[in-house]
Amino acid sequence: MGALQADFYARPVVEVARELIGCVVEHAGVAGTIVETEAYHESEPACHAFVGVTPRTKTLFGPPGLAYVYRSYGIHAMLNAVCEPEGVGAAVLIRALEPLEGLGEMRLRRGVVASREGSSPAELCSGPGKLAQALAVELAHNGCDLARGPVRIYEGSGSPRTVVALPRVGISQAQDLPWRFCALDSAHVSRPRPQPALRAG
DNA sequence: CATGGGATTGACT
DNA sequence: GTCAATCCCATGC
Repeated sequence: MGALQADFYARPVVEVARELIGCVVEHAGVAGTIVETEAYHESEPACHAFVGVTPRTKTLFGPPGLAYVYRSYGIHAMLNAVCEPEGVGAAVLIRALEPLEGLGEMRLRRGVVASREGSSPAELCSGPGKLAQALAVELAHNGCDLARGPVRIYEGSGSPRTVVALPRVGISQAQDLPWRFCALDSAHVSRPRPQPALRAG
């Protein structure tokens, strides 16, 4: 299993968002499998790149395969993977992970204690702010190469997942686009969760 | 230079 | 269900 290279990201952002489900993010001694993503593209107003190139959005227009990290609500860091050819502003927001390695370290960084509420693997990385904190991803990682690190993304090694497309979360514009992707069977995604599979009979 | 608005989360009614 | 925390940056004077 190897790190995903620039050609993987240099494609339509919605396609990359769907295919990142099942891949693995690793940083600072901890790792997790991606179970939820959202796509953002300069052509729609929910994307930071909609306003064009500014100091903030410069990374989004850069070469594919870079990390775009920004601060949300003054508190949380958000980890994105820059997509599409250089010059096109687009990225995939990593929204939830299934923890693989370094659970104890994740709990320390999240400030939750093992065997207490909020410390279960399903809650450690179930949201973009949470996973950035658990992985110790900071604004300083903005622009880092996801193939070379320190923050890296690897191709998935597990069995393929059933992926569902849903409207994106927490935005006030372009709410109709079904550009949020979740692993259907995962208990590790953020809210609102996909409808549980309906059972026939 | 002042202002306003978030790609969120956790605590509380 | 409601609400505040808190900081970066786009925008407008």
